Amino acid sequence: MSKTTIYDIASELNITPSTVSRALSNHPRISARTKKAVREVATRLNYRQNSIAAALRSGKTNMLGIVVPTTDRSFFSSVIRSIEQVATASEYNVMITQSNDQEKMERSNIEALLRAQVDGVIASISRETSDYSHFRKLTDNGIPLVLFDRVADLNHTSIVRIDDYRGAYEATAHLIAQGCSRIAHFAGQQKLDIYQQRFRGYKDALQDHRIAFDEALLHYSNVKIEDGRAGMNTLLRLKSPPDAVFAASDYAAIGAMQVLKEKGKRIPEDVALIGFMNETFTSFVDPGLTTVDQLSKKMGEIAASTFLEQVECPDEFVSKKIILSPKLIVRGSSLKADSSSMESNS
Amino acid sequence: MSKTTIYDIASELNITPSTVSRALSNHPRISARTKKAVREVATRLNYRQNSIAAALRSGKTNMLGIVVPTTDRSFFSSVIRSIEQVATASEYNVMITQSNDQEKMERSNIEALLRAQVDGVIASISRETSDYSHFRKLTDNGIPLVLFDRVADLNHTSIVRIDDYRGAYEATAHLIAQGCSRIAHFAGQQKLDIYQQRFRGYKDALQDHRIAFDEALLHYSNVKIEDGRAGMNTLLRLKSPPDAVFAASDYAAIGAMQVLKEKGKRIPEDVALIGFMNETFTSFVDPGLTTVDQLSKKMGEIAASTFLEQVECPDEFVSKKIILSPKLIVRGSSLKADSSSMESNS
DNA sequence: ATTTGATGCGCAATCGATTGCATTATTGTG
DNA sequence: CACAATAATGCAATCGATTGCGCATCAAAT
Repeated sequence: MSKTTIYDIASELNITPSTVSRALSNHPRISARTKKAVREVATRLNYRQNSIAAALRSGKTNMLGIVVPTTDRSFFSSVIRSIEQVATASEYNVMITQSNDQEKMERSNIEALLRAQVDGVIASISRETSDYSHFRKLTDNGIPLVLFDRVADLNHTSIVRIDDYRGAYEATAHLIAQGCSRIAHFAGQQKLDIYQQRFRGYKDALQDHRIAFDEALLHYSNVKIEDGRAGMNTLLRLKSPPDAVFAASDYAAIGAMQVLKEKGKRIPEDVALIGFMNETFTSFVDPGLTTVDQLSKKMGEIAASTFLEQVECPDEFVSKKIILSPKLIVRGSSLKADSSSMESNS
Repeated sequence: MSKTTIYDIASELNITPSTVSRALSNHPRISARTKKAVREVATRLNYRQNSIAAALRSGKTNMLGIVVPTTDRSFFSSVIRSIEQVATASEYNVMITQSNDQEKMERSNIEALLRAQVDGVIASISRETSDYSHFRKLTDNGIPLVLFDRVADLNHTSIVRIDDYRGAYEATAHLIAQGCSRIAHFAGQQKLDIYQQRFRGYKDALQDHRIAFDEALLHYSNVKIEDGRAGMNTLLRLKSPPDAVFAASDYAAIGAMQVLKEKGKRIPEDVALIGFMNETFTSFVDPGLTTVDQLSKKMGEIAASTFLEQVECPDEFVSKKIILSPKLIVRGSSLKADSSSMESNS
């Protein structure tokens, strides 16, 4: 029992394949009667469109490629989920690939998507990437490209991200409001724009509150758990250690939390802690980790609909740059005045 | 500048497209000289195979579909990563979809993969699924299907999973060895085989060590955090509460851990705790959560290579059922005799 | 010198749907 | 009733690569 094609339907009804094709795609020039008949035979014969043939002829695959560093962060998987929702609502299928934060894999992922002839790509750039030629290959071939969160300023590309500066500023200001004055910062690699912004937000918040910036309280790293541990250990050895740490990533913050607990420090009384990303686990460590939520859901929706707009009218391209305002999620790790328990999840 | 095709290469060299096609696919009947020439022109003209056309003609898309409940558990994303590795090594691209543990989405995912005409599917069944007809649709169409972890006994299907029974048995035995005697169990939905097995393993371990099974210490749920919290709260209200909990999922275990901390209980002295899955966060909560590792990497490798074997010889199908032995990862939440620190990661 | 076999390549059909243009059916209008 | 206008369908090329079969060439073997 080989697959049924439009030819089978056509011969069954004594009409031509063209008519069947048009009937199935709801062409206005086909009579309602024929359409009905075709649809009936189609279901009866269990017809399923050969999207490959359609893609070959029409040049559209109805596939949307996604490239993310990894899927096992709730941020990324949540973005993906919401992209999927919007995309499938418009008959697009989604092809997900992971770069594992390696430029080489990112490259081969893009190659794969190019081979698969996706109609567009939504990506968040790998931590390692310094050469963007593979992304250009997409736009050069007229494939819409939307970057989110980890973005770069490329031609013919749209962007959606959060205001990292503001997120960092608010986090730092919150710590200050809690009475902290020696606030350390675990900064990410400054070649990534998001980490630069977070650093700036931190610095400006200090300045605006007349707190001197202290170089000794600053630690650059990959902001993974180990880095947070190392950073915290270093900080605790200072003659005047910090009374708060704002980490550019939840992972670094968790590393710091581990060390603090091991050393018998109280959180937030001795050292308050804030992360960034709102990873799932931040809500169930003890104490809950205050963090900055990145609006993954909205980000995915916007990225997907931006893509859709761009495929709709490929002729008139408009590069969108959308910046969302992040949301501070206050939990136990930073809340000293425990009178008001203002935990708030979205 | 439209895409270059084999026709362009052919006319450049005054040969036919067939020869070009054969040269590029390294056909033995093409001379080394022609192959070289073709390859050179191909790179010069920046030729990229139109895989859609190839797929249409050959009936092979070189795409492998994946269906998982969610990608944001480290178990699943790790399995995916290792599937990707094996698959791409054999020139296969991977298309990932998430069911969000909903039967309906699982169905539409399979439909999408069917439309995309993937050459095979590797899946882990959704928690909700009770009707497997969509999976049958695959095998009916001759598409190899490999199930992992959350499996079902379908025709013409291969399976790779861990020995959940043994994992549970060892976890329980470990608790007993640590001196626990009132061991509670948070069981998952018994319609899922893995949770049945884990329950059996728990029960048998008790029996083998002459500990009476106490119905009051058993809690069925979806083994999410809330369930763990609820279960632990109930247990603590018993007149003789448990001195250990073995949860069928890390999430339920974390919920229990939260409640224990809130009530001022010491872990593991008052209540020891073991989870299942070896989620990333289990290693950085405090104390570290003892858990059962599911060998995600190996599972992915086996699933992928099983798929590869089946596409190689579609004629002679052999249904493989592979069962791996899980590994108990002992951490602070269950280690009472803190003399030997036997943390072991893979 | 002829046969045999291997080697290298071309011809043309094919995969299944799409689509511009041509053609036929249908309806309405004067 | 004729003729235009419109609606509905058919024709045939096309997307780009693959592949079975056939033909030619050439070296080795008889």
